[in-house]
Amino acid sequence: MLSEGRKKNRVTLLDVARHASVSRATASLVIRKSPLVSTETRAKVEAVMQELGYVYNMGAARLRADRSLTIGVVIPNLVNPFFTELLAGIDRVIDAAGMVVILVNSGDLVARQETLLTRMREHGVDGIILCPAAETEMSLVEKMVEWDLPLVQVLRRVTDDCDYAGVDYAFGMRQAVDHLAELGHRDIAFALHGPVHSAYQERVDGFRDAMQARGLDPENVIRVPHQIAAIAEAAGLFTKGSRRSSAVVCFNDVVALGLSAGLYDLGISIGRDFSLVGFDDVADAEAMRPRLTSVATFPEAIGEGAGKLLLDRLAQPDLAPRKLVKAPQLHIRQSSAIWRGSSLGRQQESG
Amino acid sequence: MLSEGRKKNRVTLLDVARHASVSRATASLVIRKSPLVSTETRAKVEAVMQELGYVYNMGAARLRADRSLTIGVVIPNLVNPFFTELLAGIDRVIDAAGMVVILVNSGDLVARQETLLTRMREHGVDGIILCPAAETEMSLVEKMVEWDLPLVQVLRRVTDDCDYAGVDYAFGMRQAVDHLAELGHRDIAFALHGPVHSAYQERVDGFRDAMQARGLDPENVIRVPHQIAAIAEAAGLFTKGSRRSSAVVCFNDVVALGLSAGLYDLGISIGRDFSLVGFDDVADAEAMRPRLTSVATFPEAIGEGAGKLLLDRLAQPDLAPRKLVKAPQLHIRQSSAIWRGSSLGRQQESG
DNA sequence: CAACTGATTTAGATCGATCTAAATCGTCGC
DNA sequence: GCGACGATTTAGATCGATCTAAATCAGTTG
Repeated sequence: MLSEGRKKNRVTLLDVARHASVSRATASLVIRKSPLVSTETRAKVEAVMQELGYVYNMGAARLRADRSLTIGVVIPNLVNPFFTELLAGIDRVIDAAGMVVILVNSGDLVARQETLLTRMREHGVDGIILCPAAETEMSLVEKMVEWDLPLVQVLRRVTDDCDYAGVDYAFGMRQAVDHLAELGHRDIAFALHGPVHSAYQERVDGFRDAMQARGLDPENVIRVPHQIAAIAEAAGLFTKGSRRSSAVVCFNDVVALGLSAGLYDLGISIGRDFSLVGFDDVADAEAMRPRLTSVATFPEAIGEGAGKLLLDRLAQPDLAPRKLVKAPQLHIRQSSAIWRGSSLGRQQESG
Repeated sequence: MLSEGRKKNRVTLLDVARHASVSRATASLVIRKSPLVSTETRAKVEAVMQELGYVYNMGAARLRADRSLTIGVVIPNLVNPFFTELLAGIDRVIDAAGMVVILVNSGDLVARQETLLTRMREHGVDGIILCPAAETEMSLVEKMVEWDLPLVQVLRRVTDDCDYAGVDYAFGMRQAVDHLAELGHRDIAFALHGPVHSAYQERVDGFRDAMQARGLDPENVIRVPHQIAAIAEAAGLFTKGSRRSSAVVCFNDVVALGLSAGLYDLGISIGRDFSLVGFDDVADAEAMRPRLTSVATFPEAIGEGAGKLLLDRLAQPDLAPRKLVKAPQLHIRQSSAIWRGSSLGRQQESG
């Protein structure tokens, strides 16, 4: 059997200690780079470790020391590029701290999320970075705090009693609306989709407040489907009927990409007949043609922030809960343009 | 201290056993759903576990039983949507088996990859799914086999002595070239980029063979930059100069997206003046306008395949190495069209 | 030279489960 | 009523590191 072979010839700290004629305890100190051991012993032990091909056994260490150098990351969706960039940021920070990431995907389902959190706990992760699934109860987070499991909320939050790294969505929305308003647009719609969670609500509220502040209709909010192909088909919602708009602010870049495709199919020229502003500014935004004006939310930086919050908390568990709210930044590109009369309207009326 | 509190009030199997008036061993059997325990004892122990809020300690179990229900996944790049979809597939299968994924990012650097593999080994993963960084030596994989660490190569391979889940790139290239040739194109270029690895080589060879089989020039292979914005700027390579092409097969959809943007900037109409075929068919391909013809490689299915290979090997370590090579499939959309004389050429000449 | 440093080193208990080998129990056949 | 047998249950060793508290050692000091 392989596993037997593996077990038999595994080199343990005891083997190392014996070969180096020191005690297990000393060998352990060497591994942990304790300053207590003398330079010669250290060298001797290290040489033996090299020679025997010793492999550190985290599992044993974890059991005794009650830390695993492991953190859990729970995100609702792997394939959205936004979350991927977030993950890359988290990974960078956690990796640099010598820890590893256990990644799970909740699919935005609370039941599943609960199972996964239990599993992480059983695996003994030192902490968790969680983007709570939509409709997550506050009690869940409170339960985890009760477990003494360090937790950082990212992008979405269900309680203030716990660290949070996210985005100032309201400010982002204001920038988007102000930009379009300054270009002369008055019929501005908000296209959104997806499950309802704090980030959703903050964007909607942000849009409404910004519109209101400009004296524009804050209720021009329209739901579009989830699948990108279906979003494209829904583009007509904004160009036909009584509620015709000349510009749309999108919930995120996925919506923007879908609408962009749909408007293309309708023969409408974005950046001329119609203005489009995305949200998040994922890499695709600059690759689109016409290039997409979008509110950058810097997911990778948010991920790094979340990672740092967690590391800080591991170092000092009694810190008061902190918030890291990043200011987004509007990137103006080709998809938004000066309002030039209702060319779109005329086109429609003549048809 | 929190950690002390945590340690103190942690309920262990021994606590459960005592409360249920059984031995630690019996309680352990209950957890593992052994058929050896009687129905009543099982019910009693489970009730107590519930009541005390017992949490299973994987760490302790792992130490004794020498398995961790954990697997390592090493991929070269998190932000490429292709790898994300792959990861989603792996995650689904591994998760369904009750195991979790430890994810790390090699950045396509061999040195970093080596560090990460060591780290995974220290963490005691039960197996590894590896997409080898470019220029990975065969000896690395052999070393891991020597460690008795079950390994599956995915998408790229450096040895045949080890499981592999990947794509029949040659077949994909043949479909792309045949498609364009049948539309009447003769000046077909291959646009590629990125580090050299088995998947790279197989695509290049596949393109050349397919061109040769059609009696077309197999050497029309052109390198483009890595960044998508830079790819766009390089689009002129295909439309100007002596080596003007009427169609391009792209190394992957990222290149296709970049070239699409660049051709747009040059005022060239894709699907009319010029044909473009992508590779991989990530979700973006169908969202592009004009819709991108692309060779689907089904990354999510490949991920699932890799996961299954690994699970099988964990179950039967002595299985002979297996290969799972998925046939790609051309999805014809708007970006490729019948060759209609050199309208592009004429346009250029008149300029 | 005994007592007292500070710097190293160490024996042995410990973390919380699993595994082995043996004990216990009820029942059945003779 | 005794040994046997299948079904349950269990005591105790074990995995491989870390932690505690104490031992050892080389210099100093009074």
